[in-house]
Amino acid sequence: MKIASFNINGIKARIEALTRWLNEAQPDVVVLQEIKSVDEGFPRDHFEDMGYNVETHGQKSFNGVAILSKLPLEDVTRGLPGDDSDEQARWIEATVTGNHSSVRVCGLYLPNGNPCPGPKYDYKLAWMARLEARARQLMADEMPALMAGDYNVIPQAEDAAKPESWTEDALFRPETRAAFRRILNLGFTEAFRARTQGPGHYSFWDYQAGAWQRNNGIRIDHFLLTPACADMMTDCQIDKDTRAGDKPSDHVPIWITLDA
DNA sequence: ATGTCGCTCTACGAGCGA
Repeated sequence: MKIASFNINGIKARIEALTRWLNEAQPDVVVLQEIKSVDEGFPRDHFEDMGYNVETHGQKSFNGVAILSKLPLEDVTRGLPGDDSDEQARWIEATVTGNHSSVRVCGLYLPNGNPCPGPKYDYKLAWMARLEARARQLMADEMPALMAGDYNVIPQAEDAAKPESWTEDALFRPETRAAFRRILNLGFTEAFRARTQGPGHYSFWDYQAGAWQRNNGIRIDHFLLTPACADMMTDCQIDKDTRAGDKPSDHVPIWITLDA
C-alpha cells in the first residue's frame, strides 16, 4: 500500500500538476494540504473519474485538507479534537484496509506560526498540544496509525540547507522542535529518518529568491508512524523531481509503502 | 536580492498568507 502526502498550495492552481503526479506515482492513498477551497469547490468528479474516493475538509481561501484513496475510506472524521472554536480546516482522518491490516490515516496541515513571537505562534503551539493529545490516543488504540502532512517543523539543523537563516523562524524555534520531539517521544517513528540519514533532503523550496535553483530547501513534510505501522513500512521517499515540473507547488510529495 | 505564488474582493491592483 502506497500512501503519500502532498501540500499542493491550491487545488485550482494545481489540478494539472497533481493529476500528472498521480498518474506517475500511482499512490493508493494521498493526503493533501492547502487545498484552499471549500468542499463544494473541490473538483471531486475529476479525481473520482481517475478511480479515487474523495473526502475533503475545506474552507474558503486558506488551509483545507483532503484524502484521495483508491481503497474505500471508512470512519472519516474532520477537525483536530480539543478546541470546538477552532474553525481552521487542518485535520482529517480515515481508515483504509489492506490485504491483512487496517490503517488509520491522519492528514494534517500544522499552522505556520509566523510571525514569531505573536498570536499566530501561540496558535501553533496550542495546536501542537492538541496534536500530542490525539497522538496519545492513536498510540493507545490497537489499530496501526500514521499522521502525515505539512508539519511546518524543521526537526534538526540538517533538515535545512541554511539552518542559520531559520533560527528565529516559527518552523525552527526551540519550542517548536521540542513540541515535535514530545510527540516523537510517545513512540512514533519519523518514517524518512528511519531509513535515510544525513543532510540535503528537503520537501519545500520557497518560490522566492531562486530557492529551488540554489537548492535552498527545508524538510517540513513528515510521516509519523505508530510502532505497529512502522513495522509494516517497506520504503519512504521524497519525490524531489516534482518541484522541477510545470507550475509546481512549493512543496513536493512524500510517500511511504506499507506491507498492510 | 527587497527576488514569488495563490487567493479574494467588486478588482482591472491591493492585501493577506505562506
